[in-house]
Formats: sequence, C-alpha cells, structure tokens
Amino acid sequence: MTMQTAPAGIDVSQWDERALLLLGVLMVENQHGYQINDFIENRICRVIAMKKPTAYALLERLEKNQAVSVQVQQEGSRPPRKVFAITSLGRDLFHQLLRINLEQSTLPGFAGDIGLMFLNYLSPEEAILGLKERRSRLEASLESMDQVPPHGPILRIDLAVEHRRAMTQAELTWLHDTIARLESI
Amino acid sequence: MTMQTAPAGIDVSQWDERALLLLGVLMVENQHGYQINDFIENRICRVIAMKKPTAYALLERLEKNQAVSVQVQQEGSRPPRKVFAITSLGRDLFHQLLRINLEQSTLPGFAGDIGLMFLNYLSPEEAILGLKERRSRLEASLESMDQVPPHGPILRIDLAVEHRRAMTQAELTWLHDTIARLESI
DNA sequence: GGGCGCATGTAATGAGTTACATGATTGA
DNA sequence: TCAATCATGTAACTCATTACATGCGCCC
Repeated sequence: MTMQTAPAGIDVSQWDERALLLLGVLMVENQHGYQINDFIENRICRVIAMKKPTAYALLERLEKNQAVSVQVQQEGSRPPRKVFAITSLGRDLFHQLLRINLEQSTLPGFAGDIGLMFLNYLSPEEAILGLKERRSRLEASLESMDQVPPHGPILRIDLAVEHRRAMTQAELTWLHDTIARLESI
Repeated sequence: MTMQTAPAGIDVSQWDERALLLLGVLMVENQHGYQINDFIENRICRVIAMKKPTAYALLERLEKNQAVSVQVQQEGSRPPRKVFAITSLGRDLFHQLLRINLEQSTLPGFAGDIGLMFLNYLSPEEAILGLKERRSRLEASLESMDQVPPHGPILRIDLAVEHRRAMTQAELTWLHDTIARLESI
C-alpha cells in the first residue's frame, strides 16, 4: 500500500551531500564519469574528498533510482564514455538536497580536539612546541589556499573556498591565543 | 630481519585519535569498559563521537598489542568487570600519539560546503532563507555549549570545548557576513 | 618503446554503526 | 512488577578506500 510503481519522487533520506555534489555537477552540464571524477579530485579536492570508485558507484546508484540517465558515447576508437544526464526526478532530488544542506549546521568533529584534552600530560614546553608546529602547518595550508583556480559563473566554488579559509583563519587565531595563554603561565 | 620477538615499541601508524582517547582516559586511572564508554558518550560526546562497540573492540585490540592490560573484577553478584590498565608500552604509545595529534593541523571536511557551491541554483530569497536557518540552528547549538559540566584538574576538556565554541562562533560570523553580502545584491 | 592520460570498472579490505543478546541489580 | 542501570559482548550491515585490471591513444 505504500509502494507505487510510479513514485512521485525519490526518498531524500537515503542521500547525502555526495549525491548533492554529483547531481550538482550534472546540473551544469552532461558529463561522463571520468570528467566528473576529474573535477572532484582536481578542482575541488580542498572542499570534499571523494574517490573515483565511490563516485562511479554512486552514479550507478543514482541511475538505478532514475535520478540520472546514461548514454554511451564512442569517439573513434577511444574508450567508450558513459555520459550522465540529470533527469527531472534528479532535479527534484537535487533541489531538496540543496535546501537541506544549506539549512544544516552540523560542525564536523575535530580530531585535534582529543589531544587538547590531554595537554597536561606533556610538559608545558612540549605542549607549546606541539601547538606551534600545528600553527605553522596551518599557516602553510592557508597560503596554499590563495592559489585558487578561477571558476565559472555558475558554480560558487569561491564561496566554499572562502568558507574554508575563514575557518582556517579562525583556527589560527584560536591557536595563537591559546599558545599565548599557555606561555603566560 | 625487521621482526623481533620483543618489540621495542608499538607501530604508531596504525592508531589514530580514538586510541589516543582510550589510552588517555586510562592514563587518568584504571577503568572498565562501561565506565570508559559512559565517559565518552555522556561527558565528551560533543568533542568526539565513539560508540560502545567501537570502544570495546578498540580496547580489545589495544590489549592484543599489550598497550593495556586487563583484570577481571567481581563485586558481589554484579556483572563482572574487565578493568583496563595502561602498560608502559601503552604509555609510550600514548605520548607519541599525543605529540602527533597536537602537531597535526588537518581541518575536517565541512559537508555544508557542498551546498554553497550550488547556491546559484536557488533563488536569492531561498538561498538567504536557507542560510538564515543554518545560522539560527548554529546559534542554538552555541547556547547549548554554555552548559558545560565541570571537569577535573587533569583533563583539559575545557580546552577542547573552548575550541569548538571558537570554531562555532567563527562559523556564525562568516554566515552573518555572507548573508549580509547576499542581501546587499 | 615507455610512460602518461583517458575511461571504465571489480575485489578485497577495513572500519564503524545499528540492532540484538544476556543477565543481574536497583528504584519507583 | 516494571523500567532503568550496570556490564559485556556478537552479528549483520553499510560504506568508503586501496589496489588491481583492462586497453587504447598520444607524446617524448
């Protein structure tokens, strides 16, 4: 009674931001797997880390759910391409996932917080030295963010990068203050 | 030639911050699994999320590697307890993991960044509305952080919580600025 | 000729979560 | 007596990553 042969939509709950990402890049234009993966691993690797097999598998799952359609293309004797296109069902899913993603506020877990809890088990000198090392590494990664490749007019990669930069800067500020506080004792 | 029957230490590379956490709580005092899990799920659930079976399994693995030792205790007819104690090998591992953890600077991936990239696929009004919802949820979680349970003198849970608060505050500030920027167009 | 880029996948591995299983004690 | 707490675990499931497999075209 809850099952229908022609569902009105796709159940949003079983998809996450990875699906949003794949659907999103297909909103821009039809692309084949290699292209999509290239974009993820090279263009936006600083924003999200998704590996090749994961992308391929998810794409397949999206196809099974009729969120995307596939068309095999052959150019000369090159390897055949599976060109994916977003369907109307997929567009609907995309918009729902996008709204959910925008509204969500869950900050991730910071693995570095564990060490902080046990700071007293190191000598003050060692603790400060460790945090200073963390700080200089963070500074390096902040500088590497400045070389952001240019982006097209549709995707707001700049927003995501800016956000990461802001968070990194905040982390840096906190580290600076904390080191100063530890040194003043 | 690289193998030795009596290893000088434990290979650090196969352990992460979860092991550091378990070893760390055992640095404070000997505890049984239930106690450790209770601490993790109730006291510091805002800092790290580790589930019961994960903790038990890791504890077992640490024991196999002689980082902790186990002693079964029975109090009356209550369920028997497996009381874990950190060994000298474990203490060594703890200090190495602690230094590595302090020095590391890897910021986690922010799932919310994906949505930002596709902001242009929503109307400006919808986009702003979504981000405002994200902001108010974040404000709520910031307020809930103020009720921090008191901590003992050894563990610097306060540092970890402070850090999370600082990052949440930074996220809030960025959101505020970004919303203002979007509204000004 | 050799290596890299294109283009698709599969298989094995590992790690963590959910749900389940057990059984005694304690408090309402 | 019923639920919650104490105390330990196992089994099944999901999910992502690493490494592997294949094969053509292009460039040095």
